[in-house]
Amino acid sequence: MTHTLDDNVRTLADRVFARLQDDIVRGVIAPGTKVSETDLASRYGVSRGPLREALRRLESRKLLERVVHVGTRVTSLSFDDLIEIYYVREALEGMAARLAAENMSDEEVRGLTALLGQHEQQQDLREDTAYFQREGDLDFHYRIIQGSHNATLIQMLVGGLYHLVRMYRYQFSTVSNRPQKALNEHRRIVEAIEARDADLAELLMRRHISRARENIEQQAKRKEPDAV
Amino acid sequence: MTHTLDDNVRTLADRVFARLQDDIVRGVIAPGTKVSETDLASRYGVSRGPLREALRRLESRKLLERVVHVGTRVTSLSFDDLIEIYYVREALEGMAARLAAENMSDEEVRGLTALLGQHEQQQDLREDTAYFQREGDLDFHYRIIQGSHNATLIQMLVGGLYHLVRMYRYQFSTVSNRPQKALNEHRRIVEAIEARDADLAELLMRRHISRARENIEQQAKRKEPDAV
DNA sequence: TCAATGATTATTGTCGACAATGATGCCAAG
DNA sequence: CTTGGCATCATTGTCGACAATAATCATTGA
Repeated sequence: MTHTLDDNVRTLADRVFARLQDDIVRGVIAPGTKVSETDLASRYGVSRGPLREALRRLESRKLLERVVHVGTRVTSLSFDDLIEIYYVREALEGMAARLAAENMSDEEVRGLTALLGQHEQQQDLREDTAYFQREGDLDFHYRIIQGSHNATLIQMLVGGLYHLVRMYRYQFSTVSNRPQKALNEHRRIVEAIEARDADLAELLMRRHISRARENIEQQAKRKEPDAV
Repeated sequence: MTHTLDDNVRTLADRVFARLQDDIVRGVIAPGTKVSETDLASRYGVSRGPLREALRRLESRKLLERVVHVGTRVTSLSFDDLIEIYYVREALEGMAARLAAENMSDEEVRGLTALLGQHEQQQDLREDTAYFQREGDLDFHYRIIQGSHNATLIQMLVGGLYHLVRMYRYQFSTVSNRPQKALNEHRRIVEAIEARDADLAELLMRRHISRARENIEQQAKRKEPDAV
């Protein structure tokens, strides 16, 4: 799976945008780091002009925070931020599952079923494949989001929120501690989509994401039992 | 109600961004128009540098479309685009209503009730107050979105989608042809929020927006009865 | 007359330099 | 020793000029 930071992006600003986004999401540049324009410019071998345009685009994606005349720093997601994102994911991906059940082609449904089969097999082989499971989970969700055939929805999730989710996962090396349960939920979602049951697909997807959120909240409580 | 394109925004790029956004949303620059960087720069009395940054920000808000080395043009929303947006609104504002029912302060709820009262009075006085009704409807939805207390959700709706919705309304001088029904639906939503009934608030808001979408679809069919 | 090809031109992409602003550290006064 | 003000400095904001790309138009050949 090659990353999409190749040359299909034509302009310098586009390239440095893609590279910077990747470096931020993967944690190469740590969250909270204050980034200097001149430093980044020389680092990526580009002038400050294109670099600033890349910074603005990353800023509107909430990967960077800027204060005028002071500087730009990499976003550091708090737990509250992540919880907020999961509420939005619940709403948007619930709708995505509904639309996927209605709009996915039979071909796409077959592909989704096949992907799930792969995951279940992988799951049998190795119970704790952290990396695969992490990306595999995202693959599953990506597939359904694409299946909604709603470009606005796809843009908001894939182009917007998911970068933040991935950044958070890299930041804390987070991996689901309920892999088998999640996989079962995936299967039921796929079954609902196969049956073209839009209501059920949405319900199950919302429950799936809602449980993931509750799981995060639980972990947070466990780690900081007597926080204010 | 003074518009927020004043000097609380410090930098030139911010100012030209605000002014340009307003001009695009209000239709001062017609949708589909190809905009030249040099023209805009001289028009707003600014160099191309800050202007380009403003363009990039508007591009990521889907108000402009850019093709490298060719140019930038104002987004022209199709019916399909608008329908897509309404599905997303249904998901997000449904969640907003749910969270508002849970998180709004009593003070905020009172404010919402008062706003609804104003609208109903206005409605009694003049049945066809197009302008007020248009903005009044947005005020109502803004209030609930804010009441969710979810910054990510607020950003996506107010900072993102709503500009497109407003642009579309200006473009086609669209006004609801079911004002009384919409107002009744508003009242029921408020009642659900007052009762802190999150499930019902979400259900009613989704139904409200879903009906608005169906209304648009009906109008589209009526206008183009034998379109492909 | 039409089409293809080449030069022209307008527009966007990129760069380096200058201006403005906020932060840092020093010095002096209490 | 502490604190307030001032000067210096680094960083961001802005600008004008140059390079690169693609659309346009004219010219030439069939």
